[in-house]
Amino acid sequence: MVTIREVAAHAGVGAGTVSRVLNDSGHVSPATRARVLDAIEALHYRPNPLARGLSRGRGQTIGVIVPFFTQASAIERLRGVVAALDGSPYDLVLFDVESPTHRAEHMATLTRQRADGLLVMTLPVRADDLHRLADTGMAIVLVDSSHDGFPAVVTDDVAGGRMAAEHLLALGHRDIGFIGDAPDNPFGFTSSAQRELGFRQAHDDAERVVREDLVHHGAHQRDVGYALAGRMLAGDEPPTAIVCCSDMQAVGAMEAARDTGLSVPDDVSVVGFDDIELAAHVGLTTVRQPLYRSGELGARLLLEALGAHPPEPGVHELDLELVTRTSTAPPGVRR
Amino acid sequence: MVTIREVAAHAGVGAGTVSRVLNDSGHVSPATRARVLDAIEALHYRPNPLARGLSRGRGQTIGVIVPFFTQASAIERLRGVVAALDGSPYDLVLFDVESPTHRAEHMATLTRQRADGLLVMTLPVRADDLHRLADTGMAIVLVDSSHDGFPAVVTDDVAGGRMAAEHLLALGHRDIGFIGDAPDNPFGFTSSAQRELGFRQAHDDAERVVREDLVHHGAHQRDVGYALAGRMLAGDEPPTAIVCCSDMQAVGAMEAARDTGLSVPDDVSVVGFDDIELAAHVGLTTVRQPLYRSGELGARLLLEALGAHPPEPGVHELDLELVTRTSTAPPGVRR
DNA sequence: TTGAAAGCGTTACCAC
DNA sequence: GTGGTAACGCTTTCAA
Repeated sequence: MVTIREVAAHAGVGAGTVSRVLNDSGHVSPATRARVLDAIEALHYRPNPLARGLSRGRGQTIGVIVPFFTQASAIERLRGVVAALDGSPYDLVLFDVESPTHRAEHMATLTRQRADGLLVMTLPVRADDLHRLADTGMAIVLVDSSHDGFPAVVTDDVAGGRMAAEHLLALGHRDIGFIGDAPDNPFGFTSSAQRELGFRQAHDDAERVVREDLVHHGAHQRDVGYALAGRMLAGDEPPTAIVCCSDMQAVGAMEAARDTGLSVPDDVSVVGFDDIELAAHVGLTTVRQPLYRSGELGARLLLEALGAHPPEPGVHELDLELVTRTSTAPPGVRR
Repeated sequence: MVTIREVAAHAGVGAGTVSRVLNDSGHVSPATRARVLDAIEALHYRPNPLARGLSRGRGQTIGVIVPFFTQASAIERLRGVVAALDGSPYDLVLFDVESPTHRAEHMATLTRQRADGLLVMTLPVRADDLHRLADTGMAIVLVDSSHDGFPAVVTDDVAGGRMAAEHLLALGHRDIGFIGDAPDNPFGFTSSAQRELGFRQAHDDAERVVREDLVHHGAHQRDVGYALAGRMLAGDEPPTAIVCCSDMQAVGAMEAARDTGLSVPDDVSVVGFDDIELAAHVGLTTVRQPLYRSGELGARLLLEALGAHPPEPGVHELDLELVTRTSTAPPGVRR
């Protein structure tokens, strides 16, 4: 590999001068600058990012920690991140987290030198981990979670849960099922609990009682939605509508309905959460989360924090929006 | 930040000894080893990967270069990569390529120190770039493209094109449209051309003539499929079936059919390519590509090449498979 | 404007 | 087994 010293020798200058040219640090005469540039070209010189990083104390990388890279919603957020980072001088390193152990490992080995900035997606992270990292000078932005003192991009999940329930209540539904994350899930995700809260508030406001026997919990996967919805629909007093905390669960619920011989939305309405691409294709009414934009904004905030500008510790709230499609309708007259 | 020297001082040993403990290089007495470990724990020491990388000449990172991170098929491949890399000591850095310029930039700045290994997905890369990189000792694996002397994971696109066409010909279709990549697309993708070749071979074998007026080219996007299929279907002698080179194009084609007042598959059959998740949901008959597995295998091969084992330059071919769903049927009797 | 040299934190080699 | 000490390739003072 060709080093800066060889370039310097070739150009008849010192290594420092080459460095100055490389980094546009100024104070280099046009003539020498040209000679150096020629030498770089002639020798096909490429700076060694490791050496540069060691010397400067930063490696020009941004870490993105994503839970469940396998899930469509995670991908959608990441798309926004990739788009925002395009053209920036930072490399994107991906940390996938599929289990709490995973998360702990990453947090343990993460250091300032491993990443100049960190984008934490969705995952609740321990406050001491966050502060330890921040204290070493790492820039941190939270997306879809929040912590005092850290810039964050969030949505109002309570409002989201409300939207879903209000839509169904307004249509005339009274027996509404709910499928969300377990409140004591191993990662400590809270958004689902928030949505459930909103779901309950909407009932209260409408002076309706939540059918507690129709409130179930499980992971954000299709088979989970299928199983839980299937059980509800097979019960004695089945719901006329079901709210799910993810589109994948909702798609599973729709399949369960069909497999039970019920039609959507005639016999049972289904509402999802996220608005992933699939939702439009299956006509799912859902609470749209600005997934792409949250990733994009998070990355932009991180770049800002990494820049000379003062880091903005503000919490940026993005709006949720109910998208009405064909999976919801007034309760059927048949029953 | 706490350095190896401070740990050494704390433990009352030399820096070299700490390093040996860190890397399990042996030749350290259990007693000193314990003292060092204690010091590490007490000081919360974490090795600086930049320094380590500079010293060792490798940064423990794998670069993945992915065209169109925005496309479902790219994501699916990446999922396999992430899964295969999980648990390995390598960090995954993502290079998204959305344009030939992008590609050139990445190839220009890529060096051995930027990534120990490189996984090139789908993208045709210039031979000299490949060799330059390989010459510096970078391990390289190609997924969905190939080059002499490089390990690669491929599929038989000609066979894939054949499958699609044979399926439709066997159903009795005679006027079959084809939508693929432009042969002179800016990236130099060739898989679509291969599929077209297979499509033609199937016609030849069945002693059928390809309806050249129904062969069109465009990008792998839904709107492209929509536009091209719409044009075909509005023509004087519309096709009774259409083969698309991606599922997104196929979904667009299905939409075009519906918007033209045609039903799928009664009036027109549609075949896609890839079998992304969406395909199952819309009942699309498609040629399944082992996307996930190709990424996974590619990553595994790369890890192998990075290990002590001899790098396997073999080409690994993964099988394509026709998945029959409800978007194809014999040509309608109505016409 | 420029060159020389001192780090940056590790690893790895060489004596002891 | 262990400590000392060159590298690794770059940036950044500090003089000149």
